[in-house]
Amino acid sequence: MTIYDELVARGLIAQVTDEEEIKELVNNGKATFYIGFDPTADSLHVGHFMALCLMKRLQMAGNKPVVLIGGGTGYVGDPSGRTDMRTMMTPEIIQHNCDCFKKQMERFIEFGEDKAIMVNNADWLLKLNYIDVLREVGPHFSVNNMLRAECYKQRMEKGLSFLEFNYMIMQSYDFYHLFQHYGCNMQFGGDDQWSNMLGGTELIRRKLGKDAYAMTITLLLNSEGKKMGKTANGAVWLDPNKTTPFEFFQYWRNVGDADVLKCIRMLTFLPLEEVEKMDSWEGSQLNEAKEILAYELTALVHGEEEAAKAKEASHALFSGKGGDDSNMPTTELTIEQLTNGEIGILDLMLACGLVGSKGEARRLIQQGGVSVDEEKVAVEARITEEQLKNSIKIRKGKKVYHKVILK
RNA sequence: GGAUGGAUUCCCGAGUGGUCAAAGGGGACAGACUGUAAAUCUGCUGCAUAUUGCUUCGGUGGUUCGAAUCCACCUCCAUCCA
Repeated sequence: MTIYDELVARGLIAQVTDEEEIKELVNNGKATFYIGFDPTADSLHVGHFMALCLMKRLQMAGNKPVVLIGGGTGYVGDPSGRTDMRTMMTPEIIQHNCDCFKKQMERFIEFGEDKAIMVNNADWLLKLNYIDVLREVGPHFSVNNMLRAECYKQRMEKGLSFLEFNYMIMQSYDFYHLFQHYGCNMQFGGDDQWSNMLGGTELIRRKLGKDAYAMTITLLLNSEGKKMGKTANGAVWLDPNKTTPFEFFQYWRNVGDADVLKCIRMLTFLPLEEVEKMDSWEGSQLNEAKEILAYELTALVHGEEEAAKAKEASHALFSGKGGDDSNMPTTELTIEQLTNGEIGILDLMLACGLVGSKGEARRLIQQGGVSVDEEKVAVEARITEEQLKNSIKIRKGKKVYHKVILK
């Protein structure tokens, strides 16, 4: 099976500019392709991860990846698909985020001579001269066309600033630059990037009379059409300090039935034949598929060891009683936090960060959502010094466990 | 620059002097049911020293016994005109 066919089979490809050409390039390892990552946060998330995996797949097929860090475009902010303007980031934050991205990426992609390279568009974008750029690329963009672009649709209603409007031009300029300086003939990106990417191929064609190609990756949506990789508290991060391996594992462990196979296909490196077998799984067997998904992904992101730990912790909590609690999030209390050798359950939960306020804790308890060592507690419950010395396990709802111990 | 409309809690959105911590919906969270899924039903959703008190309706001042609501100025946004 060719790499292109595999990508199709995995459902990773959303749109392509010229399928035949792209097949030819990619299958024969003749593509030098780039994917841009704007430093909008200090950690990569699942969406980035998909892109990085795609890079890896293509790299394994002999193509050369270029990682573009958007140190320059970060100054502008991509309006694609957004309903509101991004907050402007300071140069310090942009730099910091770039550094964080770099570190994380090095875990997934091999960089070096004849391997992948990493570039930062700050290196060329920041020193551009406004008038020069206008004259150089300005004539090749039709405002009429840009305004029709799908990615601005929402913003045409809510308002779009000139700053953001320029994002497409910046990104197009990147492609043009990389094409000239790195022989980069292809660009990949999220499906929301389609218009921006076309801007680049168009610019290259008009300026240089050459062909460049673009391909978008299917956005990972769940069966309800919402973007996956998001929780109530924001994205599912790849940084273990922002989303612990256990949380990461649990996120995938808990995906809906309808989404498991899609996720396995798109995100893991499991051979397609194996995935096909799982396709017929139903009911509780599908539950196993979720664990496979969770394990595979955690292993890819955090390593086998962390994945095994997360899996164990998950088993301990959900299948048996008690069990191994060594990987559970833990809060260490000091004796000063107790009054007369004990502490109220409300204060305790607040101290552990399990709730945002005592009111919330009270509500939760009244609804029967909190237990200590598997015993439901009452609002007035107090935990004694003795209990804390041996460590106690607080359970909030069905899935949130927390260990507390006295230092 | 001019005219008009607007900014309300996590989001959408009602509220135009007291009965407002603020309708309704969504989301989130919890309970029941389950498979750590989905669907469904129920509860719940500012903070606290909790039959009460405090903070919150873009910002700052003002009027008033009392302001999300009235007035002034400011900031931001949309639409139309330039």
